[in-house]
Amino acid sequence: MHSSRTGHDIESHQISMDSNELNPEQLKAVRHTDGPLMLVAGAGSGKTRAITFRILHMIRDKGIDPENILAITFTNKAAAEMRERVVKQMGAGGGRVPWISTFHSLCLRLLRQHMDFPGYTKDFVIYDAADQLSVVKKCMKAASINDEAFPPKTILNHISGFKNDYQLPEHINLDALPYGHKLKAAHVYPHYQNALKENNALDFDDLLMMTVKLFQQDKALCDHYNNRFRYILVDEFQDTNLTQYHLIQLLSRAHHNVCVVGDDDQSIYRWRGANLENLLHFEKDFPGTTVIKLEENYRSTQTILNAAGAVVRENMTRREKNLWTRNEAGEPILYYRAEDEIDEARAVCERIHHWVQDGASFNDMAILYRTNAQSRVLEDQLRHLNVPYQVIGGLKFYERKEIKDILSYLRVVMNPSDAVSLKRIVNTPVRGIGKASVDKVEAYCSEQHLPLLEGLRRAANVVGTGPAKKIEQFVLMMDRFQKVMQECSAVDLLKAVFEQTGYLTALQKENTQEAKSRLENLNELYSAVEQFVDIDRKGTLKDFLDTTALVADLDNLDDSRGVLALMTLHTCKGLEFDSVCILGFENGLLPHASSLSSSEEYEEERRLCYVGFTRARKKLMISNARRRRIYGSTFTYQPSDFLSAIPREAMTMESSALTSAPSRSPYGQADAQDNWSLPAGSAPSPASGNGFSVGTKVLHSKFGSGVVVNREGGEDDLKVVVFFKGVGKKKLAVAHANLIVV
DNA sequence: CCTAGCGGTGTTTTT
DNA sequence: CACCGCTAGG
Repeated sequence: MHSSRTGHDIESHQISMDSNELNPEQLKAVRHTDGPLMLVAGAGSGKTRAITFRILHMIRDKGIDPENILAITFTNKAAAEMRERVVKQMGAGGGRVPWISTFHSLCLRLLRQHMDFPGYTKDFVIYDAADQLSVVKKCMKAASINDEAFPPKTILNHISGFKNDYQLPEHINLDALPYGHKLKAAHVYPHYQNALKENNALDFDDLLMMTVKLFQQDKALCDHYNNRFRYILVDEFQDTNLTQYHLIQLLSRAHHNVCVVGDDDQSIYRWRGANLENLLHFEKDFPGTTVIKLEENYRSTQTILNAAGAVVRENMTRREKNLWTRNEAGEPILYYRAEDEIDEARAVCERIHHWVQDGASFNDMAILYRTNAQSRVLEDQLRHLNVPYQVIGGLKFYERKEIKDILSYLRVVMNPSDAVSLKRIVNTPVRGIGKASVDKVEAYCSEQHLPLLEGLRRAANVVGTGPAKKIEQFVLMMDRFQKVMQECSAVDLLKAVFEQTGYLTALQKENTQEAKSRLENLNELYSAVEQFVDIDRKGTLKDFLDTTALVADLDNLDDSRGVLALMTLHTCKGLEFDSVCILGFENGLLPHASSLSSSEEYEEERRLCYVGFTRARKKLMISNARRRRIYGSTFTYQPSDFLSAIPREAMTMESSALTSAPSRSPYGQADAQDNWSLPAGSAPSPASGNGFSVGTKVLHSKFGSGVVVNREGGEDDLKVVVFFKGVGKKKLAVAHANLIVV
C-alpha cells in the first residue's frame, strides 16, 4: 500500500514511544484502515494495543477526522479506557474525539436525538429487568395466560430472543412455531410492545432494535450516519447478536470500512442472543475481507495457556487455532479439592494471603466463579480477614429498592407516561393509597384511554373521598416536582423528592440496621447526582437517568485502589490479573447443570472456563468442593469433567501444610489419593448415601444413557431429573427406576 | 387499607 | 436460605 511508507516512519516513532514492539501481524492490522477487516485475536494477543494503535494511526498518520471513527466496545469501562488512551496520545484534535461506546450507549444517544415513532417521545425511559417483568405480567394477565404454565421470566426471555434476532412483532409467523413457551411469547410480544409504548418506555433490547428500525425506515438519516462514521470498529464481535450485526451493516453500507475483532473461543453470551455465525457471515457479507490472526499470547505462562487450550480444544464446533507464547512455563496450576464451600473459600483466601505476603497487591488478583451466589461465602471469609474486596455484579446499586424508589420519582417527573414507575411510588412510602384504589383508577384509565397520572387527577370520579384526598395530595406533589425540574437543577429536584415524599423520615423512623444502610445508599445517590451535575454543567436529569440505566457493574471496578475483585466468569471478560482463583469446578456448577442437556450450551461452559483461565498472567488456582449447601440443603458434587482435559503434570494439589487447616479434615492422609482423583479416572462416588449427584451419568433400561440434571426429595424418596439424549428430561424416583451409575 | 406471617419456590450467566 | 406473593386479622 502506498500509504505505508510514510506511515511506517511515523509508526516507528510511535513504537519507540511505546517501547514495546508491535509484531508483524499487529502492524498489519494497524495499517489496514480501508476495506473490511477481520481480526481474529486470541486471548492475551495484544488486541487492545493493536486496535488503539490502529485508531491513532488513522488520526495522526492518515489525517482521518476523529469524528469519522466509531469504535464499539463491550462495556463502558472498556470504552472509557480506550477513549482515554486515544485522547492522551492523539495530540491536538481540536476537541474532536472518536465516538467510542457500547452498542447500547450508541443506540441510546442516537434515539434520544432522532427517535421518531408514533406513540413515543424522545423523553422515553429505559426499563430494566424488573420493570420489564412487571409489564409482561400485566400483559399476560390481560390476555389471561396462566403464569404457572408459562413463567413470565421465560416468556420475557423469548421476547428478548426475538428482539436480538431482529424479529419485529409483525415479522413473526405464529403458524410456524410449535406449541410451547416460544409460541406463547410470540403471542404476548405485540401486547408487550404496546404496553411499553403506552409507558413511553424502551427495554434494553429495544434500544438496539429501534435503532435498526429507525435506520431502515429513514434512509436519509442512515446515509447521514454512513457519512459520519466512515470507519467502524467492533470489539468482541463474537458476542454480537443479529440486531447489532444489522446495525453495523446499515452504518457501513456506503464505505465498508468495518473492522471486527473477535475470538470464537471466547464467545460466552450465546444465551443472550449472541450469534457466533456473525463471524462466519462476515466474510460473505463483506466481500474482500482481509483476515488477520493474532496468535502470539503475551499474557500468560505456558502452563496456563496449555491448560486453557486443552479444555477448549475438546469443543467440536470451533475454529482450530494455534495460540502460542514465548513466556516461560511458570508455576503449576494449584488444584484444591475442598470438603465444602466454606473450606473452599478458606483455602482460596489463604492462597490470596500467601500471594500478598509474596508482595502481590490486591488489585493484581481476582476471584472468579460461575454463579453470583458463590460470592457470599467468600465475602464472609474476606470480611473476617479484613481483606478489602469488591464484588462485581449481583445486585446492582441502581437496582436496590430504595434507589429504584427514588429514581422512579425522577423517572415519572421526566416521563409522566411511565406507569410502571408511577405505580411503584404512588404508595411509597405508604400514604394511604392502597391497591384497591389504584386498581379502580387503572380500570377507569383503560376505559377512558387515559394515562395513569391523568386518571389519578380525576380519581374523585372513581374512588371514595378518603383515598381521593390522598391521591390529590400526591398528584399536587408530583406537580411541584415537575416545576422544580423545569426551573432548577437535578440536585434540587432530588432534594425536593427526599424532603417532600417523606421517604427519608420514614427510613429514619425505622431505626434498624437495614434502614441505616438504605439511608447511606441514598446519600451515595445524592453525591452521584451532585457529581454528575457538576462534571458537565449541563448534566441534566435525563442524562443522569440514562447513565444509571446503562452502567454495568464492571464499570465501577476501581483498579487503582488496591481492592480484591470478586466476579463471575462472564464479567471477567476482557480483564487480566497476575493471579486468579476460580472456584466451583464441579459438574453441575462448571459446567452448570442447566447446560448438560445441550451440547451448544455445554461447549459454552468450556469457553467460559477458557476465558477464566486466560485472565491469569502468572498464577492460577482452581478448586472445588465435595459438598455444597444450596437452598439450605447439602448436595454432593463430583469434580468437573473439564479437569480431566488438563494435563496432570500442569497441576499440583495445594499441600495441606500451606492451607493450615488444623487437620480438621477427618480425611487427612488417607484421603490424599482421593484429593487427586480426577473425573476421568475416578471411580463412581461411593455410596455415601448421596449418590446421583448432579452431573452423574446414568443408564436406564428404557431411555438409555443420560445425565442427572437435577435432584429433589430426601434420602428415601430421592427423585432425580435425568436428561436422556433424544428422549428429553425425565423425572425418576431412584428407588424404583433402576438406574445404573456409569 | 395496612402489616405480619405463612408457605411455596427457585439461582446461570447481563448490556 | 431468602425472596416473593398471598391471606388473615387489625
